[in-house]
Amino acid sequence: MMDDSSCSEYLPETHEILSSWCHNLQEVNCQLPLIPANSCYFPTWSQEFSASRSHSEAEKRRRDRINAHLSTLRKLIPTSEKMDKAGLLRSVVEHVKDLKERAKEMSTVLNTPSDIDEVIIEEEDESSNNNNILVKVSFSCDDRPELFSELNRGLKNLKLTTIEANITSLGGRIKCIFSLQSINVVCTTHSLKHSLRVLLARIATSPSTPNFRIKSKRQRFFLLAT
Amino acid sequence: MMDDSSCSEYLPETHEILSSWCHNLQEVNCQLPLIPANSCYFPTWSQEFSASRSHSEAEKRRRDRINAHLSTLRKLIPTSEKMDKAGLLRSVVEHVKDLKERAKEMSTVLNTPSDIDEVIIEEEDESSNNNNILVKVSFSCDDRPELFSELNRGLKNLKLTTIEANITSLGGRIKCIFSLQSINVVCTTHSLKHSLRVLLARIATSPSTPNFRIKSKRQRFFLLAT
DNA sequence: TGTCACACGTGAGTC
DNA sequence: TGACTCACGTGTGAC
Repeated sequence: MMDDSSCSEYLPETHEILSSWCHNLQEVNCQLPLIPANSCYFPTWSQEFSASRSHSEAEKRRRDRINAHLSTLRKLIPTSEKMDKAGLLRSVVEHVKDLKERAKEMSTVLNTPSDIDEVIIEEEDESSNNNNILVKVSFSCDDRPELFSELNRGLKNLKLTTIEANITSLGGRIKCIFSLQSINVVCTTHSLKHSLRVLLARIATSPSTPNFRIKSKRQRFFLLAT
Repeated sequence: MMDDSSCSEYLPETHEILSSWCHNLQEVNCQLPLIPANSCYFPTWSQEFSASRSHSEAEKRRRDRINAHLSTLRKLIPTSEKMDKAGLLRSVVEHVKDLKERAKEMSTVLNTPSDIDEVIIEEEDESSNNNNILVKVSFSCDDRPELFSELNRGLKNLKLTTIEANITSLGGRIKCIFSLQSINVVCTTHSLKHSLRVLLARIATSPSTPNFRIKSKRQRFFLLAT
């Protein structure tokens, strides 16, 4: 490498020759620094050189900063070894989207069981077409071990079959969404819904087992009827 | 821009002049393409030119790809407007770390199903004291409607009673933690654990019902055996 | 003014 | 051999 002090002056003559060359080389996409032909400012080689050097050094620092973060990301994203930069960023995008969605879902799940007891019963559309009555039930109440056996017993008494069940239990509260089908042909939709409402209201307000305690406020707790 | 067809041959003379210039310009960090002095291959200008052009175009495409992902990330990360690339990547790293930690915490709290199938069977301490074998099973696999009836049937066959069950289903995955008690007095702990492992491995790897589709990748889906 | 961040074209390396 | 990625030094516009 050239020492700064040994640099010669950047004379107009030198510039003219360079300019001419640059002109020729422009046509083949040469990246020679183009100095304006009418420029009257001629820095010394040492100035040019040190400016150029500091510029390239600054640019290197910038690149290093970016690449450092990229390699950090590479460690965070599994199976991103041996991926190129674009591929890495692509999977980072996917990961962030996925994690965001999951976080959002989690907060939805966390809020799921409502704090007030509720019983919502709605008749499914297709139930009017045949003898089978199909209802969808949303049901929130305090959770407790014996809840499911009570529920099962009650549904069996009403001759209801569980088609689908979505159950969330959190913080001592439980929310159940059931799709139920009646196999009792003599029962009307109205009376069935009434019986169901009574059943669920009884279960929801039934006192909890005295010695039953939820271990943690946030713990999932789910006991199947045995 | 020069038309390819009008390019002149890249003759040795031209190369010599260029080489000499390149030598001079090297000292000021010139990026002129350096052709080896002993090279005996002289491509035409048109070849040089089109190769250079396709190279620079490919490089531009690469940069565009990377930058497209970066701008996608910019949309995903709040308050990353008006940040430079390094800053953006820095906050992406933070975001990913944060979201990962939160997801991990959530799955710990909620007992979320892991992404890989697993069967963990451990014998409870008190089981050695009497004839009843008590085991705790942690079991993760893909969720599907018939899973529970298979599980129930299998456990019944092994003469196991469910003492406690903690079940979480999320995003098409299911995790079950069972406390099981054997009512088969002639069965040894070792053979029971083996049978259990075989049963769960079979259930975990059993193909899903062909027409069963999870509506959403992350949708909560929980079907009780009917 | 100088500093900063970005896009560019290029050399080198890999497959 | 081309097709590809990466690091580099440079030109340039913004503040």
